[in-house]
Amino acid sequence: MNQKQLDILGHTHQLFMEKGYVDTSVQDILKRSGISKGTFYKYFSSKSELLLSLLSSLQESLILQREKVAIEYKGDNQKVFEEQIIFMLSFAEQNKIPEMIESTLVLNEVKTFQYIEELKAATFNWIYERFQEIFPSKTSPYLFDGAVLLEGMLNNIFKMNKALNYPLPIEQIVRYCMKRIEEIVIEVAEQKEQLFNPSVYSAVFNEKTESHFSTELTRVTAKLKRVIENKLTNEEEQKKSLEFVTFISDELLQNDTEPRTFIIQSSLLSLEKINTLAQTKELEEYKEVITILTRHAS
Amino acid sequence: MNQKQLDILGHTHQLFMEKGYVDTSVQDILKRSGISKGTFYKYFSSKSELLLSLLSSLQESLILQREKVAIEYKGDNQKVFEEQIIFMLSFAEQNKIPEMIESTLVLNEVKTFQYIEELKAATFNWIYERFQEIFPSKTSPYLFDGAVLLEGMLNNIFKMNKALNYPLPIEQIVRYCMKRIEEIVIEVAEQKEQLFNPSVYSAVFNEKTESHFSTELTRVTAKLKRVIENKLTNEEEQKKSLEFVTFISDELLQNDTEPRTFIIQSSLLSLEKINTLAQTKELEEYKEVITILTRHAS
DNA sequence: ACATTTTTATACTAATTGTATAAAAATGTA
DNA sequence: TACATTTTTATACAATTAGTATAAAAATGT
Repeated sequence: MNQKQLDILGHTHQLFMEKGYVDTSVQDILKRSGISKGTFYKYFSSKSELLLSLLSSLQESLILQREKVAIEYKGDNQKVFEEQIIFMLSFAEQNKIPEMIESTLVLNEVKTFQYIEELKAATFNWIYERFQEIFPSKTSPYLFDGAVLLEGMLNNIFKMNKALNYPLPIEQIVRYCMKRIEEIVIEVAEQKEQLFNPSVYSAVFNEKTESHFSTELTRVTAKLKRVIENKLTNEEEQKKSLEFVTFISDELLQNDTEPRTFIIQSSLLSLEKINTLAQTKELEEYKEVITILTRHAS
Repeated sequence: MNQKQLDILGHTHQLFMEKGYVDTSVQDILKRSGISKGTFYKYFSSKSELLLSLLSSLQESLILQREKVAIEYKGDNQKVFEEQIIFMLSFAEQNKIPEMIESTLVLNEVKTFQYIEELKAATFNWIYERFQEIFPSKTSPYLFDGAVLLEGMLNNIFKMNKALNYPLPIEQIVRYCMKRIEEIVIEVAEQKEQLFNPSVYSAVFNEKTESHFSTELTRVTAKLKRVIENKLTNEEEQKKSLEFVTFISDELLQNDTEPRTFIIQSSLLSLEKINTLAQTKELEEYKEVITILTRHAS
């Protein structure tokens, strides 16, 4: 993400918040950003990629700030958690994240839906993990259910609060819900009443995490390929690079055998030796994703 | 709704369930229904009207069958309620109602959003009313909160259940949630912990109900007008009918003074005296909406 | 001063919704 | 049956919009 891209992203965020994704034409974005069509399509391959980039950057910022909250509000872990939830809800509302996410439905692309699912799963997973830190270990088998319930309660109370023109402050909602969840968790632990079996979940979730990085992989691969095709004038080098990139993708995405991580690593090194690619952000991003994927596989 | 319209609606429902609203072009609908463009636009003014008609007819069918459930499962009122909820959830899932509703986001029309909000509000309101029948009157001030929580819990558990490939049967989910809600309602009633003040809500909801029928009004008015313009060949009669219809709309939609219900009723009678209109479904539908609106106003 | 990259301006393609219209088919009626 | 009316079809067309292509202009680097 260079400055120009961030700039476009900023203007687009404005426009999307004002009129929504559907009613914002690419033309509008060009006008607002003061650029021409050519420039736009140089930095973003499509209007939908732009939306995903936007969501991605918002998510990044949300996670960063959420961890900051944990550092600043030192004290009772549950209190910290509440503060974090409050922050997340405020952030989502201010940046109209729910609306942005709804917009992605227009795209009707399976990959996009997966990515959104993964964003949501990440949030849920975070809550679930935090629950395990906060609540006594006795209740552990019921915390998955608890996390599902908390999310549901918060979502629906928020919708109602919005429909009623915000009579309740976020803080009150969060505290109310946490109390209810505490009571529920204690009760169901006593009654041994379990809804979801967390072990089933963890299988699915890990699969999800992988598929998250799979879509990440296709994203960064596409970007890198574009760089290769545009910047590498030497035909020999271009061919070579593309061969490496294609190999790595194939290796990681096939499901039959384990990916051969050493060959992948050496391919990465070879890619880094190509001067024109060496310091591009695209390659850096690419390396990150590959690293995570291979670490996961090993 | 004549047979032809119902036929188109059926084929469209199929297509929307298969590929979604966005990816179904009008061309697809024509092909599947075996009709031409002209015919389509004779019966539906636009693709989006079609979607709304579909949702509307699904909602109608849902309400009808939900009341049937209440008649069939005579017994403990709470048990009946659970059965009704189970039916509603199954029905919604089978007919992909959530997906249809999500589709309406594409349209980006304020009126459509309002209509969807009203559909949701109607469901919520029904739950709230049923709660007042089921739970002891002591708990009454906390049942609004309870209804919000139940909806939220069910929604989120359903999403998770879907994501995990349906490990839980609907019945179990509903029973689990109702138990939790019971416990919560008792607890918050004891602690006198209220979130939403139901009186604030009733104001907003009544407003909503009105606006619901306002949009209904514009819908049936448009339909009736089309009939008048197409079927009434006598120019004099046509002019007269349109005058009545326009008058009634104006009278009901203006906010300054109370609508003059007697004049409206007599206009309705005059409309009924026009032979060509007398037994049309459009006029019947129109009368229904007008009746509700004037009853409300008086 | 020259080469390279970025940016602009603009024309064009393709998809899609909705309108218009004349011809053909179906239906109703004397 | 013959004629009139309504419904339906087929097709051309307008308007909007995403995305491509390209040549000229501007900015940047060496």
